[in-house]
Amino acid sequence: MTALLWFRGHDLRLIDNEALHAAARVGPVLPVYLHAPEDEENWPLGGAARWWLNHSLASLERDLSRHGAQLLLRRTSDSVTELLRLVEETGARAIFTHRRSEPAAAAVEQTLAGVLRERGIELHLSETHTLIPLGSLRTGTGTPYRVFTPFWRGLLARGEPADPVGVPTFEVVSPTPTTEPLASLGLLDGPDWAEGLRQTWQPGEAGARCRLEDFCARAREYGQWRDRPDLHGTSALSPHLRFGEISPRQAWHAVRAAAGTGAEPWLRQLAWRDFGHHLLHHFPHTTIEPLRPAFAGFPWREDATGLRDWQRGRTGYPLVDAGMRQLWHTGWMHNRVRMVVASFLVKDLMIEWQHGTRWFWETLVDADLASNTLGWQWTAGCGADAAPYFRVFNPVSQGERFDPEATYIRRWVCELSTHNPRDAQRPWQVPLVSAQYTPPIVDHAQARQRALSAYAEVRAQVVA
DNA sequence: TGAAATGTTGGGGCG
DNA sequence: ACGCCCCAACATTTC
Repeated sequence: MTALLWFRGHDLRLIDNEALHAAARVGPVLPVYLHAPEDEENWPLGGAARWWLNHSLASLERDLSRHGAQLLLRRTSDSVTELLRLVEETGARAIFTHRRSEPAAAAVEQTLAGVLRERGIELHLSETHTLIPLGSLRTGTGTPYRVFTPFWRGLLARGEPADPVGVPTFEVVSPTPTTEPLASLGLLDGPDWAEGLRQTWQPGEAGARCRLEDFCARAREYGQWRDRPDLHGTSALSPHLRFGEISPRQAWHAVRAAAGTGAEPWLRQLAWRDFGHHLLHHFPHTTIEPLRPAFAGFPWREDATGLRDWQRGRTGYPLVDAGMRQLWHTGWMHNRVRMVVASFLVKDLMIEWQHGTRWFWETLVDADLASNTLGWQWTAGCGADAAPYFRVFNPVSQGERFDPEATYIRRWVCELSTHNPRDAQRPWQVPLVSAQYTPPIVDHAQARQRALSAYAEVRAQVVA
């Protein structure tokens, strides 16, 4: 009895793949990936993610072929209809996949479960994309956690996650129904802009394993170096986790084994990822709207020029521009710098956080609806466990604290590459530089005051 | 997972 | 020697 193994782009691995295990127990396995941007509603994959997905699928094809299996690829506007068609073509009696937290994807699961039930076909949803199942962790009063630390404590109280599983032996369906070549999905259509991504990343399960091993050797020092964008201190696993080339519990156990109790700071970060999915599950509207209703009336500025300067890394603040250029070039940005650039957009420029969300969605290889939503609402102060609105990052002092030699700044802002660290941190103090490097587009001290008084307005509205 | 403004303290320069 | 002032260093408060 054929078992349809439905890959959904957050589960592109063979190791620790519970859906594959469940399918293999039932019968010959038919692995399928459907490219269905219309099913994602407001959030079809951005450009960087499409690049990653294309190469991750290519890697998955290769890995499957080693097991004698072919990945069936199709472009469709409607996953449910396409899956029903496949069920009829193959006589499959069950579909195996992994649950997703995104509202549109969860809706597809609901619809699919309904139409399959009518036909007596099973839908198996495995749940290893997060450490704990969605919706399974609640406060003492039964409400969803809105603050991270209690959530983290609750997660820890459940003990270590289950051990990962290996690749099962499985039979393969033959002959394979009609498939399309990977290129026909159109993920890489348009000009090739991805040279920087190719130089930085190796999408796929093997690349994920390399990153994990590399990180395990330095996991003990993570707590010490995690905030330093000039060093190789973080794991850089985010895109691999995003596409499910490694499961969070695989990463958890590997890092725990490598660093023991020294793993705690990184595991805590891994739990932030779970927190994001948990919040998206309970508050699906937050991808668009602030979690805290009071912020609906916040006096955001319309500023197309400022937005464009920010996107292109031309704000005149070296750390902000370095981050935005690293993002554009590599599809990734160090987390500390993400906070700084986000604070700059939302507070210094007072541009609506949703514009930042959209840009990150388009440009990040690790673009994830849950983490992206959580991060931007946190920065804007309108979300869960929000940074107090008055917490405004100073891009200069952040640069001096976390990039003390201006190595990171000089690497990404070529106009400053030949300057000494002091001048690279404060280029406006060096007369010669102004011709080469843009002057600050806002005065931070003034912008900070402007943001603080806007906050006072929102608070006044809440009271009124 | 801030930073600026404000308050406090103590050492040293200086009349 | 003494008291006054300045200000760096640190702590606390405020946004």
